Amino acid sequence: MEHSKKTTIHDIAERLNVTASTVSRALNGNPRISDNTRKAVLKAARELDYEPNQIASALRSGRTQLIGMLVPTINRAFFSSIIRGVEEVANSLDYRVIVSQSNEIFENEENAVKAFLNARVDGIIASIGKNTEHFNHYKQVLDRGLPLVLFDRTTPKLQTGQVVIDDYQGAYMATTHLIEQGCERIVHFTSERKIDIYKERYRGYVNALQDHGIEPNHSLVFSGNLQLEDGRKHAEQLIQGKVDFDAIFSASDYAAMGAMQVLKENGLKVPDDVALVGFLNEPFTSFTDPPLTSVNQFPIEMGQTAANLFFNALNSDKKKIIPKKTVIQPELIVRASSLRTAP
Amino acid sequence: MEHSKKTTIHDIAERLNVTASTVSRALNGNPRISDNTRKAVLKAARELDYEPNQIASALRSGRTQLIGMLVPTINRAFFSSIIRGVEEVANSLDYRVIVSQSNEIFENEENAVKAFLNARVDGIIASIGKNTEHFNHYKQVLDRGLPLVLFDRTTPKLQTGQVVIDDYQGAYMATTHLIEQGCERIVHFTSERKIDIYKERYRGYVNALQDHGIEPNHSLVFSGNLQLEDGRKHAEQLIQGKVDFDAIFSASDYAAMGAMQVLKENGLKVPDDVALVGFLNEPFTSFTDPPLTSVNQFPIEMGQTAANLFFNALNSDKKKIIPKKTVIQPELIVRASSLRTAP
DNA sequence: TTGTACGCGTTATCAA
DNA sequence: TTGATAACGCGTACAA
Repeated sequence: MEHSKKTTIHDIAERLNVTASTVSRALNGNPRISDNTRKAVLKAARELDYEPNQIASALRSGRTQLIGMLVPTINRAFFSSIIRGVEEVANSLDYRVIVSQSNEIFENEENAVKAFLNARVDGIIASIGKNTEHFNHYKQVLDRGLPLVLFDRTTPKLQTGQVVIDDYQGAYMATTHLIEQGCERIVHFTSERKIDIYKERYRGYVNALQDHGIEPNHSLVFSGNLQLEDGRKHAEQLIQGKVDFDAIFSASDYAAMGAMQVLKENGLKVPDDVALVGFLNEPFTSFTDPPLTSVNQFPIEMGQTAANLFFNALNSDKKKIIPKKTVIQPELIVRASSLRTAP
Repeated sequence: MEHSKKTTIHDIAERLNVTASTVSRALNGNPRISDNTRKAVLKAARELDYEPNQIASALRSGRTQLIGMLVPTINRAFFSSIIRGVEEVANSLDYRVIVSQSNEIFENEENAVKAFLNARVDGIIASIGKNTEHFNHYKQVLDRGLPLVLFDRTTPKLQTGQVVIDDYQGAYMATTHLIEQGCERIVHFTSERKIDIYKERYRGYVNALQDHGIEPNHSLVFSGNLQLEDGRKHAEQLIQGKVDFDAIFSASDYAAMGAMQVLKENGLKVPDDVALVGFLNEPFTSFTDPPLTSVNQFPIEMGQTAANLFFNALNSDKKKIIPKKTVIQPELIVRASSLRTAP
């Protein structure tokens, strides 16, 4: 069977003895049209199985109904959840999402943005790569008057919409929680990279200590890549160095997990000997033994927020976009790894 | 600053005193053009900062360089990894991926496919929803001569490219492994749903038992939703019913995890009292205590394979697409939950 | 090797 | 309220 030629607005126009412009107006809800013709057009469209050609529409109108979305890694729970949030909002507004990943490589990031522009997306939602220091590709987006929303990994160098969580607050809550559990010598795992989010978590840790009358101790702060192996290494150093500590607040669940393994291997009880708190609320945190207390970043909500900022920008007068920064409040999810039995 | 009008092939043509068609040919690697003009065009294009308008190109050529990708849930490790695999291959061939999720709702699935068609994607890669029983929306895709590749959740009712893993083989390996560890009364957790993949895993379990001279015992098979809670329930039944068993092979890591929790709560040792094997190789499996043996489905490779099938179909003579089914061999990843110390 | 001419399907502008 | 016409930017017969 030959697949029949797709029907266009001209086919509908011909059948109704009107012109294509009339059909177009009827289909787009243009008010300057009579009720009768509108109904006739819609009926004919249904009967002829008409499907609008968005490409033609995009060429003419300049709007593709596409959002370019760039993440470092698609298959990480945090990012895929953000994509999910964006997709939900976008779909409900009849927009589609194109995803690309940078794998933290600057060149990929540049190329992805360029590809998005070639595809004539209506705007971009992105998290910038760890190694990104130049922002010309993003500036091009803004120069073209397209909405750009950054999430999680942002930069003050771009005047545009941003969505982040309050890392300071998350760390402050985590540290305070440990103090309230009776911990006094609290270790912190942080990152070597001078990224804002880790600096903020460190600041939250320090301030929580000070606010509770505990003097921060530099020898309790460990810097690394925050992966599982780093957590293991730090914990081994703590044990071998016979450091006196009763809790660990790690800026990443992975490093916390590594520490938990080493602690248990050395016969230390979590949480009674060492209480443990991570950050990210990765899905695995509820499956560890004991389950790991962590800081929830609400990634789906973060994606929804980013999408909302995006559409606000899209619908506002282009010359009056006020770069808006939305800060999401994190939540401490207390699990057994930090809950001490009352003394 | 006004953002300057985007340059088109006409701008390049004007500058070089040639026509737009010449420029188009030069840009597209058409051989019917002199070396000199080609170089001149490329040079001018660079100088004028020319960026091709893919929308115009798509309207004219009928190819959008877009793939529609439909998954049940974006933020699950298995699916996001598949998206990653598809994205990698697609990007390398200058294609982009539009993602949508069905959330296992049939209507969403239909709408997503329709939206993809309206966006004039060059084809679709999809995993069908659990509750999908009609396939007209997919048939439309095929009727239009567009490539369609199904992965993981497929159906014999559609004559098109498919990528699945060998569920039978995965289950067979898992069960055999448990037998080799000395287990003889092996419980199986399966799904109530009559989906092929669970039937295959059940078949692999049964055949492995029989091939090793163990008679399958119906009272050791538990059917549910394979979520964590189901695993807990099954394990509680096993213990309360004083069932004699020494291993569990679960068709899902989540149910295996639930069972592990209950076993430990009841003082049973994993793996020495009960050896445990899951299925999916979810990221959390390496973080449980003990780490959970599981069956790896190679999701990234699955995505790459799906993308390769897609591009093969795209580039082949449309009338001669041979519906090809690719079966990926899974891998048993042995971790401590099933490794018994030698007796 | 290059130019001419047209069309892809839609929307915007202007006129009626 | 509707029609006629052009244009969005590109690719491709066909002719030269």
